[in-house]
This record gives sequence, C-alpha cells and structure tokens, in this order.
Amino acid sequence: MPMANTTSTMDSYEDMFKEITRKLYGEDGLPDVISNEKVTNLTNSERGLNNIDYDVDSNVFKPDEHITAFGLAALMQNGLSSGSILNSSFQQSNKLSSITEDKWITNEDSLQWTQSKIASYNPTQKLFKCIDCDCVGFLIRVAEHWLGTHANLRVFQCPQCPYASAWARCVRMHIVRQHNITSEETVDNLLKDNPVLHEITRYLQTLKSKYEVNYGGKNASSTPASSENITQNKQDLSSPQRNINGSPCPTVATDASNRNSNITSKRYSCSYCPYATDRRDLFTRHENIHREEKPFQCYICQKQFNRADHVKKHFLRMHREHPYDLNRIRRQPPKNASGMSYYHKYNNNDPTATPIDTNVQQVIQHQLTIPNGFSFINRPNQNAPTKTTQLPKPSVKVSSKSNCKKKGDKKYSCCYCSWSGVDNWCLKRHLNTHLKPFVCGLCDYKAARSERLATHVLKVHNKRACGRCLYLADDQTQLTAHQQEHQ
DNA sequence: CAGCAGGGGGCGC
DNA sequence: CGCCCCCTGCTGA
Repeated sequence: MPMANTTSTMDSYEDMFKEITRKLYGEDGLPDVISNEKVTNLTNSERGLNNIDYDVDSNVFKPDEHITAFGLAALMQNGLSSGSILNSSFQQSNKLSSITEDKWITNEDSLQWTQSKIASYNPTQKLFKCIDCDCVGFLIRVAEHWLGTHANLRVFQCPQCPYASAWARCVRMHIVRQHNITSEETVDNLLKDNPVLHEITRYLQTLKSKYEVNYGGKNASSTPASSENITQNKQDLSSPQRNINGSPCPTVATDASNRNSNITSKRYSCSYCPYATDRRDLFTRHENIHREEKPFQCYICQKQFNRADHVKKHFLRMHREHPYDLNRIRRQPPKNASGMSYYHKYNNNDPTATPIDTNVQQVIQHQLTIPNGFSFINRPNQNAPTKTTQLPKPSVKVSSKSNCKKKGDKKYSCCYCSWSGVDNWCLKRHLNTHLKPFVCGLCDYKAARSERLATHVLKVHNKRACGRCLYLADDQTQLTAHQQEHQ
C-alpha cells in the first residue's frame, strides 16, 4: 500500500529526530502523537513521557518548565535557525543585562482549548518565550514550536493522503518526496492556512496588541491609553481579521496608541520578523518574502523573482538587447493550485469563507476523536472559484537615468584620488577604501567593508563581529542573540 | 578592490 | 506599481 509506505517513510523522519534527541539528552525520544483513547490507557512511562504529566480531563500535556529534548527536536523539525528561536538561558549567559531586566508578560486567560497560555511576551525585545520550555523567538516561530512540541496534535495534514504530523517540516518533506509536489503554494499552505496554528498566533498577537494598546510600545509614555480607547481596542482584538496568507493580522494600532508610540509602534507589524510599517501596501509586499513565492519570471533566462520591478531591473541589466515586455513576466499559476492566490482568497471578502474558530474547533475535535491520529484539515478547496490575475498594462517606460547609466559611464569621481565609478554607491564604497571606517576592536586592523572586518576577526581573533556595532561574539549563537538586540 | 547582480525598504504617483 | 536607494554576496583582476 503506498499509503503505508508513505507513513512509514515519514515516521522515519520523526524517528531520526527522536534518535538525535535521545543521543543528546538520553531521554526516550519524542512523544508519539496518539489518540485520546490511547492516551487514557497508557502510563507515562509507556508513552516515554517521564517528565510530562498528562491531564486526561483537559486533554493537555503539562511538560516541566525547563527546556526539553522535545523542544530541541521541534526546533530541528521546524527548521528553526538559532537566530529564530533560542533558549532564554543562552541570552542570559551573554550578559545582556537589558534582557535579564526585562519583563515577560502573559495573557490573563489561557487559550481555551489548550488550557495553556502558550508563551509570554517581552515588549522591549518584541520576542515571545514558550510558557512550557522557555524557548524564545518571534511570534510565529514560538507558535510553531509550541504547537509541535507541547500541543501533541498532528495538525499539519498532507493534502494528498491521510498522513499528518505535529511538525510542518515533516509534512513538507512528505509532500515533496512522496507525492513529488514541489508547488510552493501547496507546501506554503501547510503553515499559512492552518487554523490551529492561526488560532495560536492570533492568541499571541492579542497578547502583544494588549500591551501596545495599554502602553503604546516600549517608547511610549508610561501613561496608559484612556479607558475608552482600551475598550475600543479590545473590541477590535476580539474580531481579528485574516490577512493575505491566513496568518494573524498585523497589529493595528489605534490613534491613541499611535500618539503614544512614536517609533516602534507601526500600524502593521510582521509576525515573522521585526519589520513594521504604517503602509499596508508595503506590509503586503513584505509578507511575500516569507511566503517565498516568486510569481514573476524573466522570459529570457527564466530566472524567477518575487517582485516585478526586480524582473525589470534584472532585464535591463542582463538582457538590454531584448525589448522589455511587462506583460510577459508573470508566471503561470501552479496546475494543482486552486487557481486563486492567497492574496485574492483573503482579499475578496469571500462570504463563503469559514470562520477560523469553527475550523479550529473542528480540527481539535477531529484530532482527539480519530483513533489513528489522522486528520483531514488544510485540504485545498477544490471548488474554490478561479480568478485570473491580470496585471495592468502600462506603457513600457525605461527611465532616462537607467538609459544613461551604462557600463563605462563613470561620472562619479573620488575626491581623494583619480578613481571614478558608475554610480553613487560604488563611489561610497570606494571612499571607504580611504576612510576604512570598520576598525577591529582587538588590534589596529582597519577595513573598508564590514564583511572584511568580520573575516579578519574570525580568522585572526576567532570572534564573530557584529556588522552594526563593535560587538564581538564568541560564537554564532551569541552573535545571533546580539543581533536580535539591533532588530 | 571594484564590478556586478540580487534583494529589500521608502516614497511618490 | 515603478523608481530609487541601500546593502550584501559573489567574482575576477
């Protein structure tokens, strides 16, 4: 049976992570995801959950507060880089006093179906910390981590077969390897359109928004917003909207919070990284980075891009001899896609869209009642209406500056020497060869470019230099933690 | 070290 | 949506 092979193969992925975990921590591997009935009939030792209590009444696991091997395995399973999610103890060991002094706040109420508060939030760092194992990261990363590590639900479902896993990465590998589906949209849907993950991220977004509503962010005045505004904002939070990819909506600051926060409280903030902006169009464009879709393509060399203007820039650089046609750069949508992009799916006010809470309820109910742990969520809507995306057809226009900026046209001259370059940034970088602004803090070495200083301190001093300041880290983990400070 | 290409953000229309 | 600016990584001299 292909299905049996599929499940077996994917289980081997999970076994691999279990083995890594076992070697690292000597524990008995990752807890298997089992049905409610099985859980009821098994002891902790049988489940390999010696450090996790299971509350049969509430259907939740209650791990110890220290970071567990399960958490580590989840990080690996979800492909989280060290910069994305960290054990808080790492940061504390870095002597980052500002971190140790910061407060971590939690929601007053638990997420209803989990009876957990999922994570605490640090307004200064704008980071979340898993309530169960102290792993730290951005909102979406901690949400994925908690779901994969502590929820014990196989919420990520293969759209082609009954295979499901608690970790999106396992299903991603499954889809690619077992079904030979490389459609970015299909793979992307696993994470972006998962109602359970969405519920968790929305819960954490609410925590973040509550702080910004009440105190207007870290740079805000200490005076809370008026009670009237708080009430209004709570109403807003109670009915969040979905954004283009099904992930929680960006934080929408009110006028009151905008008045109180001047720098960090942008109207739209990304759940995946520290980016924030007041313009919705910029936020939408930014989100495409995380979706990893490249809907545009050079029709000469077939290279793919995520933005149309990048195609044009590429074209004018590489294929100047060919006429540029804007209408030919959009790629055809994947054949197995519904024909409707996420953008249109969530921006056409589709009245048939199922409310997210209902989806979550169905998923949880399904997960807890189906004995084999399979679920059938997240299937693409086969009946979704198709909608052809047509770009407008503006006249092809090549800027005069682009035309005059040809190879060999060096009109940017250095004031210190006879050098001349083709553009301003080239001149700027050349000037650094005279000024050498990047100074090593451990010797007299000076460099014209930051990466050269980084190479120097790594090879000579075995340190890792921050590109934005003079900080020198002992290892990559320490550097990553430091760089989050800049963010 | 400079040339070059790719990628991301800000801004104006 | 398109343009501009900036930054970064790669490459060859």
